[in-house]
Amino acid sequence: MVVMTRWLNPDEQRTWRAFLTASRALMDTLDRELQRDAGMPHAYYEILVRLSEAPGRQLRMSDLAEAAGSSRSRLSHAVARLETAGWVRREECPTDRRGQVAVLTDDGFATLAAAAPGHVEGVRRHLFDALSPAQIDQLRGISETLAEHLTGS
Amino acid sequence: MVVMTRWLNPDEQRTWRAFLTASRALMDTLDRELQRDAGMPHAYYEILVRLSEAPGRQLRMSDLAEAAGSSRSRLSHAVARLETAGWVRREECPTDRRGQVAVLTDDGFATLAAAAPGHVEGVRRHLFDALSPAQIDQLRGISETLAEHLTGS
DNA sequence: GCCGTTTAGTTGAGCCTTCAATCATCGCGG
DNA sequence: CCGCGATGATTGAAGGCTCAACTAAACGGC
Repeated sequence: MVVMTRWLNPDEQRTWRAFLTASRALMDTLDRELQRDAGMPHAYYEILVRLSEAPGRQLRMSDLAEAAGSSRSRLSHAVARLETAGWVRREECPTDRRGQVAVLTDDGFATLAAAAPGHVEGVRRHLFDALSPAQIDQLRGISETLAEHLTGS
Repeated sequence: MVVMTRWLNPDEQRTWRAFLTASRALMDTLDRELQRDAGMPHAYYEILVRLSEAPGRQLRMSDLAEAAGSSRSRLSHAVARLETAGWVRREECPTDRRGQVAVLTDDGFATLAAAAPGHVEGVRRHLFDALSPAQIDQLRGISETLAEHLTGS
């Protein structure tokens, strides 16, 4: 069966390319800043954030992967690295012998607290400062729609 | 001098997290599809696209890096890989002895042509199909604003 | 024409991510 | 209570990205 490709029209094309350029530039910039100022990539920062917000500053590996939008494998490697940095500690899960719990150490929390202001400032400068209040609203709507669309299917 | 951190308010927080989730999920999905169907990551696909659109299907390395939103180093590595795949060829630049010109081969063009329909379909399914016409307009506005803000500074 | 600076591009080391394979444990149907 | 598919997590190899260092050629002033 032959399926005709639904090509992008010029408007969609323009939208897609602008989105690619913008999101890549934004992420690259924030990643570079975080690496420079806090010595960790954005993905690792997010792991620490999620842990810091969890009750007891700890989460099961799977839940942490889900929360941080990471694959299990990636999280395993990442936590291994964070552990050698002394920012996270692994513990056995009391209710499931297969499970592991990642715990944010005091050192990790302190590192996060030190990195947060600079990073937030970066997000503000590179993202929010450029957009009007209306655009920020729109971006939230679009992002939430998309997030549901993508993680739902 | 002490600078107060301009923390994100709850709305901004929500926007930022949704954006992170959505853009990461979108890119991960498209990257995985492209890797599976065409044997290359999205960054490489984009290099081929830019080359295919250039006059003579060729571009100076620097211009290609700029067009593809890539660092010079990344592009060097990428083109090296694309060259061993037989999709791109390097030539001396006639007007600047320091320069190199990346040329899309027929093989590369054919590979791109084979990959494009599937990829475009993915972009449509994962992005445009989820958004209303109004949202698509908004996304273009936001992305273009952002792209200028980020690449201008 | 010469020297210092800028620009073009490459390279290698180190780190991060992905993929597939693996291992252990859990929980359910019979 | 046993077997087996599903689940939780890790591992290693392969490949991509970043950073800093480096080479070579062009440019600009004098």
